[in-house]
Amino acid sequence: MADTGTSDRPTRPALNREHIVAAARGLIDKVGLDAFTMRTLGRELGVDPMAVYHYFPNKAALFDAVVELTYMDIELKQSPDAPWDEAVFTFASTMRTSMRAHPHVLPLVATRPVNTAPVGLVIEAAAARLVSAGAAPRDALGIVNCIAAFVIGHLMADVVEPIGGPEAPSPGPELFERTDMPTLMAAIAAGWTWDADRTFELGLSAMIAGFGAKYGLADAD
Amino acid sequence: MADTGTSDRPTRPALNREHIVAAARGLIDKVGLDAFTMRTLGRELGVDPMAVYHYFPNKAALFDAVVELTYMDIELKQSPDAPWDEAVFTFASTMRTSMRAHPHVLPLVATRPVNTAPVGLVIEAAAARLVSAGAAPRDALGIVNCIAAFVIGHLMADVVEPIGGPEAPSPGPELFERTDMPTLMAAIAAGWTWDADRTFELGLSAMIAGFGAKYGLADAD
DNA sequence: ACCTGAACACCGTTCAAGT
DNA sequence: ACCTGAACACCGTTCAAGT
Repeated sequence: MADTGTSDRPTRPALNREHIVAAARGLIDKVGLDAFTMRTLGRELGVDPMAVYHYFPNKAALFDAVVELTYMDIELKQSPDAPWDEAVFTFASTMRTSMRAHPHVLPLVATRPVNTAPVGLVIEAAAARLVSAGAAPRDALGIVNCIAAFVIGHLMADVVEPIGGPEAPSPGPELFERTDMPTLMAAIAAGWTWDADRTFELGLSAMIAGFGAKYGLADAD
Repeated sequence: MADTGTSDRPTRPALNREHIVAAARGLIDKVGLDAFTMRTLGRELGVDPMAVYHYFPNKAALFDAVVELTYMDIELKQSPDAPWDEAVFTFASTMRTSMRAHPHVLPLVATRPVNTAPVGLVIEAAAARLVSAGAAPRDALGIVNCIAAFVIGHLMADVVEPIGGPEAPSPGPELFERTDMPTLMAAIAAGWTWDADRTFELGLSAMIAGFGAKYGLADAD
């Protein structure tokens, strides 16, 4: 029993930043952003709510850490033999998948610019691939920024839970049965229905193709 | 002095939805989303905070109205002789300008999908122009959706005030002086600096060009 | 150092009441 | 109908205190 200092199983694992951030995101996933509270987080951790303030100065800083964690989820492995446009397409899809796994976190991602290494590495990975296809670094950064904006903007329209509780009455087709919206009416009459995945892929490939043409991007053979 | 019923100048104008929504957005513009409160709104209106609940069931419904108001700001006039791609470009720029005038409202716009006539009319205007360039209604709606997603996503990265207060430490170039971010380093070394307007126009025109090529869009002569 | 608990200055919203 | 005001069940955060 020569236990040296670090006791083996405390009934609750000792608190630390990593553990708190993971619990915070899990709780946000479970109850939503509005019901997430320093107090409910404390309860979840089995600890006094104030204990968290020893690791984060305030709720905003904790939010930043949650956003950062979500950026770290993005898989940056590249298949190095894929052509540049396919590689960039995959990058954006991967980013979307990671973010989509935490819908309630999305408003934070869209809203809290984090200027930390994990985000930098995500941008770097995509930009580097564009440079290797012939883009100037500054152009590559602009392109990546636009693609990320599209990913996030599209996700917001797709999955986000409104800030400050719901309250949106259902879309209701009656709204669109108006003579001043002929295009909407025509599309609905033709059986049109919203397909987020498909729309995302269309917009993404349009943007990539447009950039490719504009900057004359191509892989060396 | 035969004043019939409607007295001419009440010391405070009678409350009504329009007036409340305008005051709410003005207050959000002035103090930000976090400091905006049913109580501060009451003070701004010179009225008991609870008076607003006679016109809106809750804060969320009021937020929806603010978002709707901001969509109504978008100028939908078209110059009918402009080519389709220029018209769509102008549409997106106009949308961006209207939204950018109310930075603190943006998280609400991005986050609260409103399915009301004003938003429908905005979508309709852009979609109709695409149909007249040869797009099928369903494709036109997909395109407009993607463009709107880009507009909002780009604005979020551009001007938004983080939800739940600031706390982001400054970007700091020291972050980017790392060997694992060569592209970022190279761009900074080459004097690269973030230009939101320019990046927006690049992304937008890339996307429009890509869609034009994909769907073979062109105006009839 | 790490965590607790009381306290402060707020919230959104309900409800009964006033006019 | 329109507006008031007290009250309820919460917040985030400060601060002094415990170990």
